[in-house]
Amino acid sequence: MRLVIARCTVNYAGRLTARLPAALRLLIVKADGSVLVHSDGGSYKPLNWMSPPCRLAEEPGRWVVTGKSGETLTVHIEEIISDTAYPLGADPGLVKDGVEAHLQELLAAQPGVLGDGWRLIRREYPTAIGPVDLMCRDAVGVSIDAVEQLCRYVELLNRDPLLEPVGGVLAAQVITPQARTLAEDRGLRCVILDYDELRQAPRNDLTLF
Amino acid sequence: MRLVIARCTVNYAGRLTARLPAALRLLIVKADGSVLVHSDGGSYKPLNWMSPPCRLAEEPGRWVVTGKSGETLTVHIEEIISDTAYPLGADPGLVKDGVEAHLQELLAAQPGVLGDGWRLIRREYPTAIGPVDLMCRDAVGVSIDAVEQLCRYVELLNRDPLLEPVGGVLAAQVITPQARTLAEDRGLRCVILDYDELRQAPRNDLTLF
DNA sequence: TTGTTGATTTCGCAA
DNA sequence: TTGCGAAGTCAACAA
Repeated sequence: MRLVIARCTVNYAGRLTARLPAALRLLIVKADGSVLVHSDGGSYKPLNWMSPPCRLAEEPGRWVVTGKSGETLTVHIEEIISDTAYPLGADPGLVKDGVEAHLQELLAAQPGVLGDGWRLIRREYPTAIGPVDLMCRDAVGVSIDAVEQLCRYVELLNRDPLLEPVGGVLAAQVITPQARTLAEDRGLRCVILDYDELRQAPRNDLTLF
Repeated sequence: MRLVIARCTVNYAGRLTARLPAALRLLIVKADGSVLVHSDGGSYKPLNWMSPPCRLAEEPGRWVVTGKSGETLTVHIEEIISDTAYPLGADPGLVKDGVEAHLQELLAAQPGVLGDGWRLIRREYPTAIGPVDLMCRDAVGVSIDAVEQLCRYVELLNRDPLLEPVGGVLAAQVITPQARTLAEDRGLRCVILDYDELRQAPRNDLTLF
């Protein structure tokens, strides 16, 4: 990992074009050749960057980074304040817990929270529109689009006389008011999930299978 | 901007929890207090981070960064390889060109590409569902959700006897086959846009107004 | 390889 | 301030 503090201007030409006027910035060159241009504020997102795979051609006072599909990041370096490099080695990587996949797993083990007497019928149910789990669908954040999606699936399943009547339940930690309004207007039921409750509850439902 | 190269472990607790095993990494502390943990590869996204506004409490061998809504990023520092700081000052910021707003502007000036005799009626048309421009809608990438959205608006407008009959046209540079199938099934017309053509064409349509 | 969806999304605009 | 849609989205996962 190479760290350069420099006064520079930056040009990007790819799907869009972007320019950065001259200023003091941090330039990061990673081991895979990717380049990041950071300012002293904003979010974790760089002002400009080039993702790997890419190639860095270094000339005096100018870096030209070329990406896989021809995008170019050009850094004009006016003054170098600092230029250091450290070998960091490979990173063991991040371990996450508590994302939607995990929530769905917990919900599949405890379908009772969706309503009294509710059970898990099928987790991956293929349909003509796309492969989904219909009987126990969940989402971390439910928007108006989620309502449309659920509505499509319910409608499709009701065309099958062997399954009909099928109802839809929107189960999520957060449901926007707009989504709730639209959902209830279309006959879908809304259930707010408590992630901590799901996690702490004993998985009695598993013994039913 | 403070740059620290250190062997560290990192824990994040917020909407999710995440852990990083011990490894050599770059820690960035920006002027606004935000913290970024970068490895020597991957994308421009840090392995872990804390967005501003936040507060950094530094103890020997341990950083605790607390976010606005109580999330915490804890960095256990086992060994410091380097620790430097540079004042960079404010950044003039990025100038972009060629994104969707630009495309919509071009399309508004040349509604004829949507079909013969087509005109721009209204650009920002408020509806009960939300504020949208209905008569000349465009999108850079059209997915199945865009079809649903357009369908909602067309349906809503047709309830108004003063406007009815209203038809929908899906105009975009890219329309996925799934979206096209669904759109045509619902009576929506699909038009593929050529960005370069729109940009280069003389804006004759403007003289019509 | 391609397509679809989630994200500690982030970011920008508009009401 | 809040809400909504785009993003050089990226990244994980399934077909």
